[in-house]
Amino acid sequence: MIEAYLRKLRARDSVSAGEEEAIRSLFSEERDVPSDKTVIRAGERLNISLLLVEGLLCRYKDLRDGSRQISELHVPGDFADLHGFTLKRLDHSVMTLTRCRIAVAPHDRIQAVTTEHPHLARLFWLTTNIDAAIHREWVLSLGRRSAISRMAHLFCELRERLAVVGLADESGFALALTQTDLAECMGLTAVHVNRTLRELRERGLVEFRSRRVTILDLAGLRRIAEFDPGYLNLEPEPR
Amino acid sequence: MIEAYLRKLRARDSVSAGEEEAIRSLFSEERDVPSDKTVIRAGERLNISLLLVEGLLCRYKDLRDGSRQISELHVPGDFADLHGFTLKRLDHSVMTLTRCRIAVAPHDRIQAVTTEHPHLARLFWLTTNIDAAIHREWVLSLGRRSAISRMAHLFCELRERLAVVGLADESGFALALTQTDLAECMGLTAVHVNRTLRELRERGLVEFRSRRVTILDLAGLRRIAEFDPGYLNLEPEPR
DNA sequence: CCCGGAACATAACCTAGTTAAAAGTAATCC
DNA sequence: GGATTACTTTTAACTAGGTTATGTTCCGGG
Repeated sequence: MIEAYLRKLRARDSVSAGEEEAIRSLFSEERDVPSDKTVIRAGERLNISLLLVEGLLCRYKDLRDGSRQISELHVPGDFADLHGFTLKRLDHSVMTLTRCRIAVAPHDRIQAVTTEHPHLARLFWLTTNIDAAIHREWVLSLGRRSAISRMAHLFCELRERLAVVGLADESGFALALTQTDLAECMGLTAVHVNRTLRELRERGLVEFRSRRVTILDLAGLRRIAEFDPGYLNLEPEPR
Repeated sequence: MIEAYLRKLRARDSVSAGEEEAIRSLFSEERDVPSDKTVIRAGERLNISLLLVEGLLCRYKDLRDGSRQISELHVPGDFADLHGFTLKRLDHSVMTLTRCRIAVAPHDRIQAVTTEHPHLARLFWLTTNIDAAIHREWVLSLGRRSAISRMAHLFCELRERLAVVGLADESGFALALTQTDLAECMGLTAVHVNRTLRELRERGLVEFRSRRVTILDLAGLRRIAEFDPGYLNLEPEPR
């Protein structure tokens, strides 16, 4: 069930039938993983990469004092660590935030597919570059946006990325995160996340309750977030 | 003069004589650019990528209120926008922070070289993945580190990256940045950068004066930064 | 040698977000 | 159906870093 991944790739560039076949051949197995399990530990040597099929994953780093920063959230159809194919050791860990279904791509298969299909190699490269663009947007959020604008921006980003794989629409999306998880994404405390969510609700922009984000005013939300979806690269370019 | 770039690549993986020749053939010209000029504007269509030969460049984004966030600093030997080869439009701008010498690599040449040398293609991919790792470290800094630890971490990172190309040693390095530039890197105000620099100086860790970073206590600096150079991928891995 | 402009420095005050503690809600399990 | 556990909400005191303002130092140009 890697349909979400194909959908995501095709939102960026065309994928031929032969290439689709090659992509399907990347995966050796699928695994189910319970919530809150670290599936990749920073620094360990890798010979596989993981595609998220169902659930939510995150990349994170911890500091000595126990505080944690999430650097990216992954939605179905995302490769959580395709960059591990070239890096071989990650600078961050990857954990499940919900129960997850994960497809495993051994590096030797990625090696074979990218050698035989240079166009796919470029497309894979592109997707890791989009991850970097997401990181840059988070750098901007953490460095310069206020808590409310930061939170609004995250909801806009997730809505857009989930919509590509059919998991969100104008009205909202399911999001099985705790307020603590959100705090670890946004460089805030859970307490302040709670206050910020209240303010977003009271301003009639968005509601986050019982694992669902309900968008009340998408235009208003984008306005206070200064959200420009360009960085997600969702309009295919001639390449 | 792309020797710095070759040095940087060879710090990560071996580069054959033929590959070196191919890399040299990437560049069509060199340009001198004065300080404080935006050389690439977010959103414009690209058909070249820029390698920094001399000087300092940064990637940045602005918000409507005029505040600016730098997402990465570039030192000699860095490609400022190799990711533009796959993205074709950048989500950020790139500007000079000092007078710079820049080498121009047209995308059609990158296309030709990566097609003929799949190993170089993987190496280029790797370098953009290291940029992403640097972004993640900044996300951690901005989200969770205190101002002093954040600043210490930046100095550690720059020292390491400049050392690879022979521009820094244990004792320090030249850094022609203003305190305002530093503030735009660190998500702080220039005033607080000034306070933080004073504290680093008073604690006997680093001194930043007249465009030079003098390291007084590297071990102490790394300690308060919780600096682990692993993310810069400076120990070649079998690939 | 003085002027103008940029960068650096420092002080006084302000605020967004933190910390800590306690209580409320809601699923889940035996 | 009551206990357990996880998550959310609220409050109040506190602090890191922001804001504003004023001075100083440095440097190149006329």
